[in-house]
Amino acid sequence: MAQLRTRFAPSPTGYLHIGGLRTALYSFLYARKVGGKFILRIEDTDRGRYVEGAVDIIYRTLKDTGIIYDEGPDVGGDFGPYIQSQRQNEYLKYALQLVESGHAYYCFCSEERLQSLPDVNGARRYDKHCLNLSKEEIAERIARGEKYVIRQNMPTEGSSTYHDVVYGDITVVHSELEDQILIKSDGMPTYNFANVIDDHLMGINCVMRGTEYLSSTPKYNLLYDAFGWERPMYIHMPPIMKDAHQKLSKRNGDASYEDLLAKGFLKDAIINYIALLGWSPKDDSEKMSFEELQQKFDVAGINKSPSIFDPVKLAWLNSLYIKEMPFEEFCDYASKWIDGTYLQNFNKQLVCKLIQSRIETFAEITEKLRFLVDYGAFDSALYFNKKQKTDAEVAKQVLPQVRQALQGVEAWDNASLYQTLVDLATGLGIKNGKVLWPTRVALTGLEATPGGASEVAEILGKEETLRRLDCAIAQLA
RNA sequence: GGCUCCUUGGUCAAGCGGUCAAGACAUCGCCCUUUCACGGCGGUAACAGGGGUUCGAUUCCCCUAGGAGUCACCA
Repeated sequence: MAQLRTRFAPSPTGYLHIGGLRTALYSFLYARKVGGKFILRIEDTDRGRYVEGAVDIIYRTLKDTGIIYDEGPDVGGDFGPYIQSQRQNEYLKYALQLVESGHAYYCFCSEERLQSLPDVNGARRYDKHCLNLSKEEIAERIARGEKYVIRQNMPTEGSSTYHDVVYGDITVVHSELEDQILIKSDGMPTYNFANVIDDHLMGINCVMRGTEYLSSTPKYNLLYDAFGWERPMYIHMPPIMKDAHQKLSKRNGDASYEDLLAKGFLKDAIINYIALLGWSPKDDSEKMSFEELQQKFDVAGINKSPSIFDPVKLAWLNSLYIKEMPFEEFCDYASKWIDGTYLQNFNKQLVCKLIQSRIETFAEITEKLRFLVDYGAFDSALYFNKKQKTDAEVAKQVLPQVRQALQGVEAWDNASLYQTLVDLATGLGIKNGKVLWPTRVALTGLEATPGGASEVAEILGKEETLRRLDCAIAQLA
């Protein structure tokens, strides 16, 4: 087979959703794997749905994620233009060629007539009413300025089969196929037509897309056949679901790639996770870098059934990526969630050190550290801890001593503070926990916090630490 | 409703005639531990149902049920 050429052909109608991103990812990975080319083409034949800026989001998202295309609107290539609306002159020519060969025909039917066709369970089938119009009548009606479309003339008998790499052989009987519109009355091609023409003209020999096209593919094949063109190889991919019944979609308010970033998920984790939705490598790896993905990806591992997007597992993967980030890089990235919030008044290094190993997404930073600014009366029952053998009574004894000991600490850092507290416990002849637990509770008013007593004290600072101890002691009196 | 496709634990997902049916997330328990988190160990949990084919079916075939997609001058 010639060099593989595959493409990602989104329509610019808004954010790039997760399903689309995965399609792009798989296409890119597959092209890389077999040394082929990956092409980006913008399908904007529907002027009504065009969204300003959507094309830029597509460019940006693909670049950001490293899904680089060899040819595309903004990078050029030998098969341009790569934006369908700029190729308008091509389509009609080909449609006319089909009319000439009898594979397509002019149709002047009004919307009213179409509406009057029998409705079978919500579906109307065009009745080939205009199939046999004479050349003269057609010419005359066009001259008269009547609106028309060009429809594909489907065979009424027989059936055809094609092979899909993931779903196997798919057979449909021709009588099930409707005479779909190729050229709309505004002169623009429908997606169904443009897609085939462009794929052929761009030398695309491998088509990867969602299963929503599985059942319309026979129509495209008939088009390829009518032109005498070679049919491409097909790889349809199962959908990514929000739950058992609904697809993940922007329309349902589900997270787009950009939303996930905003929620504190890392690019690498997102890509890694969606690669795993509908595909798995032979060796069962789960956490894979972009490079590993390129090495391991194989269309043979693509599943047939839909998979549900699980934000919990994404979060787990995300936490893995967060933990392995070099500290400096983590601080830098985390700044976006720290600057401008109450946390900006604290030592950023300490905040980051405290939180890096304890979050799954960046958005959790401000939630988990809220106690740094929220402190007030709390239930003294929190002093009770079975394992450390402490309770409010113990706290009452220990806290004043803690306060006194900490008051004397000069070097206010975790190591010194910890040592001071441990020494205190030793001096009192009690277990470390009996000092540490009450102290942490006194400083935070919480049952659980990121960091222990000394870390919390360090970040709080001496003044605030002593103040909180005073509050806690007073509260116990 | 017609057509096409799909169906392994709560979720992702191995398996491609013979397995005590992997692994991961989640969950539960234990250990580690200055609480939490991390980490370690262990547990609970699945072949939609019914017929065949076969010495033997999660794997092959049929039916039923459930689900998805599609049936646009949207892509």
